Amino acid sequence: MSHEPFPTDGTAVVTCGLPYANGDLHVGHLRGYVGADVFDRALRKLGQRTAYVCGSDMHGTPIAVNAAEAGVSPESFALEYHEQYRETFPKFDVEFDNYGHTDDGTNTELTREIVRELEDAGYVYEKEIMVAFDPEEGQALPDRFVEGTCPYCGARARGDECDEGCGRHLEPGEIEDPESTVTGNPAEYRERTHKFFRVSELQEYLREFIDRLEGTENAKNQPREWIEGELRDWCITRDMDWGIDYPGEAGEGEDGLVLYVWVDAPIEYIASTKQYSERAGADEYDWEDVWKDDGGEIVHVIGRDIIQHHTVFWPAMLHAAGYTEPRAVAATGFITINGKGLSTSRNRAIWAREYLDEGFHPDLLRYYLATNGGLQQDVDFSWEKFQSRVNSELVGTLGNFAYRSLLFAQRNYGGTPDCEVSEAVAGRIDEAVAAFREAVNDYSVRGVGQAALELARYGNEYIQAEEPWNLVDEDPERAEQVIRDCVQLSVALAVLFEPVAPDTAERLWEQVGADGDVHEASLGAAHDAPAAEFGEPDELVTKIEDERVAELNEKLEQRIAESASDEESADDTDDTDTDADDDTDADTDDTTDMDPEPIADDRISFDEFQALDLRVGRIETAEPIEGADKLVRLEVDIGVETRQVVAGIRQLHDVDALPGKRVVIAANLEKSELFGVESNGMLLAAGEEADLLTTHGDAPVGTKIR
RNA sequence: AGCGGGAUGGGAUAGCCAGGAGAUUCCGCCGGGCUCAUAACCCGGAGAUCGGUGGUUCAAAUCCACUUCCCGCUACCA
Repeated sequence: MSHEPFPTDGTAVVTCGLPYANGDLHVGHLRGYVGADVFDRALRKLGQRTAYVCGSDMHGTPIAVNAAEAGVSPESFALEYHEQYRETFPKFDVEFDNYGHTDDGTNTELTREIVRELEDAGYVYEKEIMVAFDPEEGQALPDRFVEGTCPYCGARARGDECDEGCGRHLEPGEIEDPESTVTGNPAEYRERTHKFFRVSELQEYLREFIDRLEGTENAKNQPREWIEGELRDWCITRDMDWGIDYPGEAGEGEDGLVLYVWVDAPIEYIASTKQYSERAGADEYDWEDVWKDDGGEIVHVIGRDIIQHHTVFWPAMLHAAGYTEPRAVAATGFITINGKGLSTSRNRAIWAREYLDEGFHPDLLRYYLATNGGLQQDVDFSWEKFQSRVNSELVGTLGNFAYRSLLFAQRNYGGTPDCEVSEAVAGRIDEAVAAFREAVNDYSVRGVGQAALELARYGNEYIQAEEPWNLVDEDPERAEQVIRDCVQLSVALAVLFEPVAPDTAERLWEQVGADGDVHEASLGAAHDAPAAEFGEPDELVTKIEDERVAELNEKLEQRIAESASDEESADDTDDTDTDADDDTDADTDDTTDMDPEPIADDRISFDEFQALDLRVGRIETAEPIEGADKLVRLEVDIGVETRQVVAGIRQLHDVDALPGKRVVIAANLEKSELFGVESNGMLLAAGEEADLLTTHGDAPVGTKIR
């Protein structure tokens, strides 16, 4: 790997975060895949030898759980999405040189090999940890296979996270009353031997690595907390069937351990490169040049929610196993929809399939996603903004310039006028080329698109200032010159715009009758001579009418409303890496017709009930806890004393209206700490809406409830 | 709570690391002109105390401290 400006003599690979095979693709995903696709195409334009690879992420607990619920095997469940992704990406001209998946032979083999290399190098050790078990089935229950009661806030929670209550991460063994999500059986905790990767020993290496890493600011800085603080070793195995068996000397996976999905997922970057290399031939592209012997330029484009995995665990693995470290990690921001967080479970999303079904050209969305904001910035999508940028920039500026220039050229000269391009225009094209090159080296996908659009803007100014339509009579020679320049600008535009809008660029390239393939053309082709003769041009981009936008908005709003009303909250479609799931707006949540939870079968004794000390209280003060979405810090008067209690009700109640309310407090619950705030007791509330419990008479504050 | 990223006219964005003229550019808005074209371009205009407070300095969008809001991460969700 070098840190020379692109293009380098080395071989590059561009990757994007693997889509997790358990849900449909939406604009949030597309942003990353398009961004990386643009970057890779732009690298090719610079003359960099590169490949763009990716694959579906097939393993992990969520897929196993969702597959079990759907009554199919995890493999066929994940494969179905894998096929869908494989078909969808080309429709957006996201063209991978190879698209594999983490469960295929190449990745399975390579993953085991790398884990063995880690073992051989002494980076793996065994340790006993607590793991949930279903004693009836004799099955281990990792992560989301367990549900129970959050020990911190008492809410119903998944084994790994209190997802509906306080949002806190739970360590195995922490959750109370654990039960299996598969069978509903009560779960118990047992000691199990797991494998750990000694990330802590690579601290020195990672410190140096992070200082030379290129990419976005957040990717370079976020991992410093870990790398410059205390690095913990990483558990790389899970007790489950679905995944890559841990490599063992005798009979792999005999003890039922599979590798943690975050081990085999990034290795797919290598495996996919290898598959490409094997198909293309090592002369064309050799994966070992990239991944071995400190060889190539590795650029990872990811969502900013998975920075640590790509800047800590992943380079640690690569280094320990003797592979090349990444040159850059570029972390994209999220997509919001009409200013609000994209939410798949609430159907507040623009789906990939939906966009295509509406009949829009992929380049329009590509342009919007690639250039609406910096890569690192969050980008808002709305149909109005989409329309505005398409109409003014793609139609008005770029499309209009090409169309008026080529139409004029064709009508007056039957093609390209027979003269040389002026120095001024050739110089301006060079400027655009330089801006393009600089953008690539800044990992600025936006800049790549801007370079082209600014050149088109210049073209409009130029043709307008020169007025060739007047010159045709007044000064025919000058008119030829101007139109010759405009045709050349169109050629340059096709080249420069290809990464962002490959199909539009191809059509423009064909319209000027240029030779060869614009996708293969390098930046130098911006100066290539167009055909002496070409036909009448077509409009490159079509305007989006206002009625269309109104219609699309209506559809979107209706859909969100529908999904809010028939939300059963049970089947939260799980979100993958690029979602900014929004749980902050409690507006449309009029949940009705909910199936009540079944009454618990287990009876408790009167004594057990007596152990509960419930008290009437009155909220004295209430304030949101900073940094927590859901938590509110309350001071509650319970007669004998005033207690500080933390409750997960921020989105469900007007915090300012809480003081003065009479409530019921579980007073003898053990203390816990949430977001650094001690909670001494628990506020009782009913259901998803956290309907607060109170007394209907005027029992004094402090009264014990029996 | 800790850490990271962000906040710049109505929208988007540059400038910040290496402090200096009236704060960049694009879109939108208002008025006027022009017309080969999918109405682009030209001229003029309104609109930002650069999230806030305090400090350093001759000089702060830029450096320092504190603070507000949005987003992400916090290691066994991917």
